[in-house]
Amino acid sequence: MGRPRSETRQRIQDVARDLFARQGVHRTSLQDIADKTGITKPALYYHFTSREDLVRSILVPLIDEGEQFVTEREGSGNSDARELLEGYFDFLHRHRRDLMLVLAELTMLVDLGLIDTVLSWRERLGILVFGPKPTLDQATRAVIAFGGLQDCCLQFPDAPVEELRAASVTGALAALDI
Amino acid sequence: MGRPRSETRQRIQDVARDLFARQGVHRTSLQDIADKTGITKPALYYHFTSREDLVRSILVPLIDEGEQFVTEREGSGNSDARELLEGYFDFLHRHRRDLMLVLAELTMLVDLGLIDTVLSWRERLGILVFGPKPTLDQATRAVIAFGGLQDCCLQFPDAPVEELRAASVTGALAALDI
DNA sequence: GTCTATAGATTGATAGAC
DNA sequence: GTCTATCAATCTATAGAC
Repeated sequence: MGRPRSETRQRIQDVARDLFARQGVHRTSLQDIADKTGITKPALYYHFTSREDLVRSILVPLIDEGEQFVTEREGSGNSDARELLEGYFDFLHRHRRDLMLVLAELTMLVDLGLIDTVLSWRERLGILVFGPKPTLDQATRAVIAFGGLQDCCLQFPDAPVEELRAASVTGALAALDI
Repeated sequence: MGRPRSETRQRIQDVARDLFARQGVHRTSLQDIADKTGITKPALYYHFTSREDLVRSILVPLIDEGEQFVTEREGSGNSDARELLEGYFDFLHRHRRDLMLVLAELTMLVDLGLIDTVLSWRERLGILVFGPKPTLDQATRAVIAFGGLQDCCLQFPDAPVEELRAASVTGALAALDI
């Protein structure tokens, strides 16, 4: 149809991002992406050499920007904590749609209700700590604390449990700030 | 072969858990599980009615125990924060293998190197804050803080960004405790 | 409880014309 | 750049014998 190359490519990416976020990457067939873009599968293969190539093209901005952020801060002598946290937050929030795409990838576990269940645990535990109507400030602290415990169990699976427990709980308690 | 029903069932679950954790749930075919268990696919279908049934049977202990933990605390008047955090940590750490299974489910993103990349960002950002050889105590605080920012972007995607930013950064800063 | 055999449906990917 | 047509592989699940 005479569209410039990049426009169809862009449209494919937009459709794919939407479908990936809604049903997970591996549940989304290239056929489905092609249909909703209004082209055929071989046309899609003209723009992307494989399924993984398409996924990568969508996530590369996030990866590149994150890498750049960290590398820049490593290069400058400055490592003010607040400035680091603010900058990292801005980066994450700018790419929050793609971060949610990561969550959506857990399709099988979504079907089991596991994701919603764990998210609701954090919310309910936050209510236990801050009462039935937590402010956004309190809700974020609860997410940081209880989510942080989970992250620590994932990031240090082989650390001595008593040591890890003490360190994680202390850190989470500081996040709650009560 | 005259084995009691529950033993084969258990062996299937063990094999499946291992394969799921190594290559993700959706990358693991029932054929593969059957082969490594030493039975055939139809035999597997005798014990589990579907793929999802098998996954659910593996994750149900985690879900049930978590639900029980939260519900019990909601029932008792006691909501001491430290006791809550310690109990929740114990629960998570007990099931850390299954939590890692959740991470492994992100197969496509693992292939892209996204998981390792993000985990390394947290580590490198922690080094920027605490220096090149952080203690476990400091490393956990960094994971809680930087991972917490990510969780907040995921859990409150539609909150007003400035408000969310201020709340998240403040909470993360408290977790760092510096 | 386990097997052989196979149905039935999808999917990623390619060949070749226009 | 896009299409038609199609291949080859893979997967879930079932039927029916033993």
